[in-house]
Amino acid sequence: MLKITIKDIAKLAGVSTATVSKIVNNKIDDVSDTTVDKVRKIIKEKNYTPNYLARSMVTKKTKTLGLIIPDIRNPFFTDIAKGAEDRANELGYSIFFCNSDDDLDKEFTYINSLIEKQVDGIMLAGAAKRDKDRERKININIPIISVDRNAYYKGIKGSIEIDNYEGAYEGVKHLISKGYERIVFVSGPLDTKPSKERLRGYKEALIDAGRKIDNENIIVGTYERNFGEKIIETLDYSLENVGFFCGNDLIAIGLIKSLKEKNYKIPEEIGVIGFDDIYISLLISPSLTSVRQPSYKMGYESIELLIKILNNSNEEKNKKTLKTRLIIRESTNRISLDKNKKDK
Amino acid sequence: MLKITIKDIAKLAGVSTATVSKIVNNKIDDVSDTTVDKVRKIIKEKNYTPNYLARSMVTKKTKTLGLIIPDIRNPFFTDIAKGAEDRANELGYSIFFCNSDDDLDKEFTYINSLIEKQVDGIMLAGAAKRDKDRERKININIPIISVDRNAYYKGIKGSIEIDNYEGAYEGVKHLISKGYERIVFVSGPLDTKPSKERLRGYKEALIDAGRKIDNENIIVGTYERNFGEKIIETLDYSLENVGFFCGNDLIAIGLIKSLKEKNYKIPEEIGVIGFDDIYISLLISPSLTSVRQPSYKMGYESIELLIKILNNSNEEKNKKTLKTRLIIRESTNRISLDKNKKDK
DNA sequence: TATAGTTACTAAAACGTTTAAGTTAAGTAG
DNA sequence: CTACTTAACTTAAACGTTTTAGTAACTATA
Repeated sequence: MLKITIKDIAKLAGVSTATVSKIVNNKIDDVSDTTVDKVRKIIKEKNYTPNYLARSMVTKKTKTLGLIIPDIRNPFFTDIAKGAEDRANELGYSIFFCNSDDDLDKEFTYINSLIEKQVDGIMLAGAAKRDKDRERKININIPIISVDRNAYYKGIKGSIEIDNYEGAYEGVKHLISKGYERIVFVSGPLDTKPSKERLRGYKEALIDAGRKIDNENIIVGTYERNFGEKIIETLDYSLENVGFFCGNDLIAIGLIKSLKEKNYKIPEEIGVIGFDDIYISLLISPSLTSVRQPSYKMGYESIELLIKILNNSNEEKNKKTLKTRLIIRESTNRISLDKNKKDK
Repeated sequence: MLKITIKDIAKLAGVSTATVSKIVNNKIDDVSDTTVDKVRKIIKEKNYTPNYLARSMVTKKTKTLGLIIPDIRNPFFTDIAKGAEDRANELGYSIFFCNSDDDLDKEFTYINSLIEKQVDGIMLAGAAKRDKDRERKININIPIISVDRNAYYKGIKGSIEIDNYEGAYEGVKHLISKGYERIVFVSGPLDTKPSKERLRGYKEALIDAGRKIDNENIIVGTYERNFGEKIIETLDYSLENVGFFCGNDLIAIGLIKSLKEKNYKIPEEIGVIGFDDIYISLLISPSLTSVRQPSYKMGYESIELLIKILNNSNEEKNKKTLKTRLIIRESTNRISLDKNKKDK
């Protein structure tokens, strides 16, 4: 029971494969109505669907994209993936899904395998640690859109980012306005551009509030919950009235967990704020104040942009920066001591 | 700058494409060592990689699988997906990723599109609501493995499930042993086999403990957090000493949230237990007692099985049932009143 | 009536591989 | 020396499409 091909249809209809092909692809200016009807009927009867492989061989388009994210278990990336998938689906594309585990080697391997499978383009949220030289050497002749994270491949044709600087600035400003004394930045790896930008926002907000920047208050680790849980053990100053600005929600959630175990009161004694606003942040207690990223939208727009580039409607603007929004919840929402106001 | 093909390599090496092909695929019994070396060198130099489309056309294998899950935002399915991806990757397969949003129509569409793209097989966690007749009509001539959820397509060649009956039985037994009086089952849609099995486990556990089954204590809804949040509004009996057995963790988390808002004490007054043991269950407070499913393993083994079937090493046993494990945490862990023991 | 234009097709090449079958030259056995 | 075997290749078809260039039969125009 072999699959039915265009030849079978052609034979049954008594026409050439060229004619059938035209009808299948709706290029029927050239075909009489009677023929169209006849062939369509047979196609339906026989349940014929064209073989995409064969089609792709000649058209050089697979209508297939690659999506690489670092961590499918982080809801932030899951949301990006969902946005990407939805838009791809709407536009008739399929997605090869790859999870790099934040490992650059694995990312390389996936990129190569995607190229072999002839994807039309790649959407990449890169692994945290980069290697400019190696990346630049890889010969990529299909378009890549980078999302969230930075990368240096030659093929990169555009990017979707968020305004990490602004997001961090707002967050830190909020902590200060709530009267927290010492503002600690618990950062993810500084190899990533988002982390760097957030650090910049953190510093600016402090300076603008007339505070000093103290390296003791900048802690660098990974974007994982584990890291958050371990932090307080490493601090040798009093946590009284400290405001923690965390690199992402997972870190913040880990931190809160360990703070609660030590019986600190949040937000009364300690304030915690995260980044991403994954949906878990709403569920933990105290619920987490967080800088919301439009993650779904980031995925959606990335695919949008990628496909625009594929159809080389030469986009003038291949870089897009989306806005964050501070979502205030319990973890910082103490009856405001409003130190800030008093100071003024 | 066109992509380099096998012909280019053949010409450069002064051999036929057949020879190059053999070397690429390591079928070199037939080729002299010198030729192998020479060709390999040129391949490396020119950075040649074979075109999978062309290869697939003749071999009729794409080394590509489809993965359909209902909800990428549910960590349970995310874990399944991760397990699937890891195993597929290990075995040299790529995965087309599809999210059905628990919508059967969307599932149909995806299946068709996967078939058009010539995937070798499909791994399916089906949408909750099924339609036997429609499913049976779809002409699928590639193998499908169903995981977790049931489905009725003709192509289904195996399944990976968990012992939902046993899991529910253990959970309910635990609630009873903790002395909760009224045991309420908050179920997901009863269209799914897992739900049905859990209901069976719930009933059996009650009967074995000498309790009566009361339909008032069986509430059916969806597998979403929203549903969990709304439940207590619908109940007209006292919640004092009630043990809730929830269809999944998301429901349980929603339920706990609303209970806390009404100032019920968990686990002192009310016990709550979930199903799946997604990692969030550890993070909320009180942390959630849950029936753990080996979700990663389910994905991993599904792909394992699917690929075995593809290589038709005619597996005698195409159905596998994995075990659950009850993880006891705060949400049921009250100083045991041990009613049970007293009764005896 | 001859010419040009239009309509509705078809023939065949091309895409980049794999593979069954064939070929050639050298080596070996009798 | 002949016949057979083996090693190391090559030839060419096949996979299922799309697409360019061509053709035949009409129709309209001058």
